[in-house]
Parts: sequence; C-alpha cells; structure tokens
Amino acid sequence: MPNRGKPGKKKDAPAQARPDRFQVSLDDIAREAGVSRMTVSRVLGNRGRFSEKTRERVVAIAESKRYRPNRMARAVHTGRSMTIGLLLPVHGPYYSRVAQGAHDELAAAGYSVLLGSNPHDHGPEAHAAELRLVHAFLDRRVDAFVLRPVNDDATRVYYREIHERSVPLVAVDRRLAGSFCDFVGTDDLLGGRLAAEYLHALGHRHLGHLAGPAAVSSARLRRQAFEKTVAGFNDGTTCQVVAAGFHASEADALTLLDRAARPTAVFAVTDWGAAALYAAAQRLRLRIPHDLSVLGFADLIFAGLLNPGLSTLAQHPEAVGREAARLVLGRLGQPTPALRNKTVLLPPELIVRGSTAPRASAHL
Amino acid sequence: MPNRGKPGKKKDAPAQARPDRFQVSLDDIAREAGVSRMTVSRVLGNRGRFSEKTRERVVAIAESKRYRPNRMARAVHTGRSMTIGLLLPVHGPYYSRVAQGAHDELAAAGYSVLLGSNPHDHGPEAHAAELRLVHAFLDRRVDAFVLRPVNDDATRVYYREIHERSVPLVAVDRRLAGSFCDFVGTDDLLGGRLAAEYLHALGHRHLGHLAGPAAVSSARLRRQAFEKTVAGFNDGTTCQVVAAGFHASEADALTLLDRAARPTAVFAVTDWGAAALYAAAQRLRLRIPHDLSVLGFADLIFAGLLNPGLSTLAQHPEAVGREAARLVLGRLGQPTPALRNKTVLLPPELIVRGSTAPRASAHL
DNA sequence: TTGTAAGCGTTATCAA
DNA sequence: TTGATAACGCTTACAA
Repeated sequence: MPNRGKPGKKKDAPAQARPDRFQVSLDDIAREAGVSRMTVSRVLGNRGRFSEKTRERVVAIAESKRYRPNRMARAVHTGRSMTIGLLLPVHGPYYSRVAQGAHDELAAAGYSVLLGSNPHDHGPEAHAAELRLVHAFLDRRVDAFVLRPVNDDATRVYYREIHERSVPLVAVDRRLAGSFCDFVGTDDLLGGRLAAEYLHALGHRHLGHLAGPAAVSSARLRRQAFEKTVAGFNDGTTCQVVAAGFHASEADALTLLDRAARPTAVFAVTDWGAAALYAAAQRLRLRIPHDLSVLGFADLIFAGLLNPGLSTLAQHPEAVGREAARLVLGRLGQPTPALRNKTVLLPPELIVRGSTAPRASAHL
Repeated sequence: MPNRGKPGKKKDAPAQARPDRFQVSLDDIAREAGVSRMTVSRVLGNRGRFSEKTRERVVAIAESKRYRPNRMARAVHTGRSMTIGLLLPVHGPYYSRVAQGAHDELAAAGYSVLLGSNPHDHGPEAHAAELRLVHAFLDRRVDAFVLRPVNDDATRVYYREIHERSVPLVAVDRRLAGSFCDFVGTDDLLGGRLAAEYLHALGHRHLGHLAGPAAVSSARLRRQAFEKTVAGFNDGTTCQVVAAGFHASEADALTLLDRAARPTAVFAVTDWGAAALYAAAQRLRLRIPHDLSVLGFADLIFAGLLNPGLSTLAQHPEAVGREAARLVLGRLGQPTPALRNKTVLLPPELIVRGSTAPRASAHL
C-alpha cells in the first residue's frame, strides 16, 4: 500500500548523499494540523474549497514553520518549471542591460531566470560551449529560451535541440539564419540609413565605415544599409569601409584614417570602434569633430564620458530584454508550437553630442 | 498496486494545463529497449552494473530519441538541485563581470545559475524586492546563494530566510553586518591606504575624497583607511571629504572642488565619482593632472577611455565572482552547516594612467 | 469540505 | 546483471 500519509519521514538513516536541509513539506504541516496533505495544498494554493477554520490553522502552522513550496516537485508534475533560460554574454555594457530588462519583466510575471553566459564572439569552441549550456537548460526543463546567438551559423546548434522539443525560443540582438523563431533587436537597417543620412546632412561627402564581422547580422545589416543609402545619394558621395571585429583596435581605425583620401566622417558599427577612432585620431593629430566627425552605435556607458562626447545611435538594451521576455511569455500561453514568427525591431535613436559637426567646420 | 512499469503513459486525455512537450522519459527508453526503467537509469548514469550489450542498446535508443534527463525530477529525490542562486544588480560594468566570473566557475563544476537582479542601491522597497527574489530561489531549492547585499542592514532579510535553512551563503563585494557568512570582495582597507600613500608620495598635501554611502561597507572602509592613513602622515597633510552616492554627480564633485582651499588631489570612491570630477574640473577650467590629480577606484570599462586616462585602483570582478563560486562550492561538500566564516580579500591594483601627477607639476 | 489514489521522472535499496 | 518497490514533494481526479 503506497500510503504516504504515515507519520514521520524516514529520518533515522540519514543517507550520506542527501544534504537533508531543514526543509518543510506539505506532509509536515498536514501532520501538525491533523488534516491531509491535500487540504494543506489547497489552502496554501488557494484553490478548491476549505473551511475558514482549517485555513487559519494551516496558514498559521505553515508560517510558523516557514514553509516554502518546492517548485521543482510541482514542476515535475505540472510540466512547467516557471523558469526561462537566458543565454547571452552577460559581462559587458550592452548585454548586461539586456539581461536586466529580461529579468525584470520575467520576474514580474513570476518566472525565474537561468543564466548562461555564452562566449562574446564566435570561435571554434564557442558552439560547443553554447551547446553545453543549452543542454543544461533543457535538463532543467526551462519553459522557454531567450538567447543571443553567437552568429548566423548557430542555427544548427539550436534548431535541433530546442525547436525539436517545441520549446519557445526568442533570439535577441542577432538573427539566426533561416529564422525559425521570434526575434527582438535593434532596427539595424534603419540605423545604418540614419547614420548615412545624418552625416550626409552635415555636408560630409567622404564617408567611412568601421564595420563589424559579416557573419553577424547586426554588423552586416548596418553596413548594408549604410552603403546602400550612400549609393542612393547619387551626388558623388563616397564610402570607404574597413571591416574589423566588434572591438576594433586603434590599428583597425588607423587603416581607415591613415590614407590620403581620408574620410571626413566615420560611422563606427559600435561605440567600441568609435573609441578606437578617437585613439587613432589623436595619434594622427586629427581633432574631433573639426577634422573628423565620428558617429558611434549603441550609446554604451562611456559614450558620454569621452572627450568630446560621442554622437551615437542609441540602442535600448533594457527594452530589448523586456520585449524578448514579453514575446516569450506570450508563447507560453499558446498551445500552438509556433504559429508565425514575430519580430520586434526597436528603432535606434540619434544622440548628438560633440563628436560630429558640419563639414564646413573642417575648414574654419 | 503502484506499478508504474505499465506500458504507455496516459496520453489519451491531454489535460489542458499540461504543456506536454515532447519530452522523453526513462520509461520511454526502457519500454523500447525491453528492460526496466532502473537499468536505463543505471546505464545512462553510468553507475551500478550492466552488460555491455544492454548498455549499447540503451545508449543507442536514448540518443535516437534525443533523451535528456530531467534534473528537476532527480533533484526532488536527491535534494540537490545543482543550481546556485546569484543575486546581484546584473546591469552595470562591475557586477556583470562578477556574474560572469561566478557563472564560469559554477558552469565548469556542472552547476547552473539562477539569476536575480536586485536593485543597485538601497531604498525603501529594495529589501522587499530582494526578499521576493530570495524566496523565488528558495522555492527552487538552490543549493547555495551568492549575493551582493544592498547594504549592511540586509542582514535581517537574509539571515532568517537563508541561514535558518542552513543553505550556504557567500556575500560578495559588500559585507553584511554581524557577518554570519563567507565573504569575497576587494580589500577596501588596503585600497584606501594605497590611495592615500600614492597621492602623498606624489607630493600632494591637500587631499580630497569623494566618498560613497556610509551604510555600504566598501565605501565606508575605503574612506576609513584613506582618512586614517592621511592622519598617520603627521606632516600637516589634510583631507577634505564629501560624501555622495556611488554615482556622484558633477554637483557633488563641485562641492569638493569649488572652494578656496581646494585639494590638489582627489581620491574618488569609484570611477564614477572620478568621471564626475572630470566634469567638474572642466567646468572650473582646472586641468587634469596639472591642476588636479584624480584617482579612481575599480578600473571600470571607461577608465582608459577618459581623457586623460584615469589612474585608478583596479578591482578584479571576474576573480571576485570566481572566488565566491569556489567558496560556495566548497561549502556544498561539507555536511557541516558553517564551521567558520571564510573571507577572501582581493588586493586592488594601482593602475597609473594620465590623471595623476606629482604636486610639483601644478606649479610649472 | 475533506480525503484517497495515482502519477510526474528520477534514484536508493534490496531481492532475485 | 536486472528488476520490483518505495520514496522525493507536489498536483489532478475522483470519491466520500
């Protein structure tokens, strides 16, 4: 007879492996209150019917014992862990804020966040590390994933493992090739276009772009839109491009600046590149913005602290995180695996500080 | 008879609440392999004895079905969730790196990280929010906590809830009053002393300190050691202090600089304060380092990007996170609740850039 | 209003 | 070498 209502859990033989913390269970309360485990469950879960008198007694005992429900036990039964897996390179000024945004929204909805920090940029072992984290999350039965893919190619890694189990998945900041999932990020095409239009409007006709890795959608799209917009001016405006990593070095920046037909205004794929341009400009004794206008992307924490302050296209990382969380929470209600992919693009916002100026000022 | 080996889980009536993802269980494999659930468990867990033949068949089936063990189910039984609760304000350039360090170390040990982001600084509702997160972690039965307390006062919140359940707890970066738990952080006393000694060695005799909130140990200790060291010089060196939040404003900095007996060198409790001093100095037309030496604390991401580069006492957030993880992992092996509190203090490292100079240069 | 039975997916124990 | 059984803490379904 599988009667578990028997008094006293087997405490006599404390198996070595079992940490056996002092955790209170429904049975503990039930025994003390003289009711069944189910009644306690109903009272504390506030569902079903029970008398006020019972409720008071049960609640009092639960509080005195500092009862805390075991969500894992519940999850094993309900199939919902109330946990979301968040997979992104958490260090660094951008993604840490995405994490914050996602966390806040999820916490408000009663979900907890499992954090996995994948490598910031792609390398040979990056996929392997990422896959390990994905597995760790699957094993803990997260209800959904919010993740920043290392690059377009990560599809193979995720698709099979996650989509196959029909666990909702939202990609953040970088798209996955053959997007089979929801996406939240910045409108990089708009950003690239705004950058070109802004610098052009300032009178610059020799533009430069310090680009990022082509295998990453955000970098690729910004460049695409920037170049396309420049081509569309049809007034002889030129655009020189140098591609580097996201963390462009001073050397990368010099490649773009240390030439005869130097651009008078440069759009960097990221504020990091802009910082590199500051360093290169200083080395070449170019004054910003008089000799060189610099436009960044992201509005990272240091943008306003540079001298002069960096003009940049601000992203809104907290909003990205929040939107991703909302999307993923929406998927959880639905029984349908994936009706149609949703995409949320947040427009970047031009912040003008001191690093950009009209072309004319270069001749003052 | 509670015979669960029966073939076919109840799939006929898909209860509405159950998400019923396509998850494979030990029973599914056992059925297909024609063995018992236990044999499968043993094979996949690689414990106990089993024939090579059985092993191969079971493994093959498990792989073909993409089996992933349910760690929650396991945890309910073993009492170990293999999950650590990490509670800190994850946005921002410092704690995001602590999180990264802790994550890396824990992931390497096979643990997952539950992330809770508490408010960056204390307020009336900060404790309540933090308590909610602590509860969420306890409900998910984390094996241990790594957390950054809002302030000294948070003791009451944590002590009862965590310590009482004898869940290991490591405080990070800020101490809890009446420290009943392990602590990992920067050696703030050493930092304060090094700051004073360095500026004094440069010849400065009128020092200033832009301090942080007194209720936070790191700020308090830095100030304490700075003032004590200055007093110890016994050569008439003075020290003017202005207390602000960690994110000191330009106005805070002006309070310190816009006075007749202005200090010639200022130690800021944090690089944030140093940045504020840069702004204030610019407003007052003071040149750094000629008219004013500025020394920061932390070596945040922007320290090297300021102009001039900020001299600062570097912290090592990744190392703090890693050490905290190690400490907490060490506690998990022990059956003893808490033998003795351990403390790991990482020495700050003086990084000299361009914001500090000998007193003499002020007269050139 | 309350309780019993069964089951979630796993592991420990002991018997076969 | 394998399997039956109970247990972990909880919830749903149904019976009283």
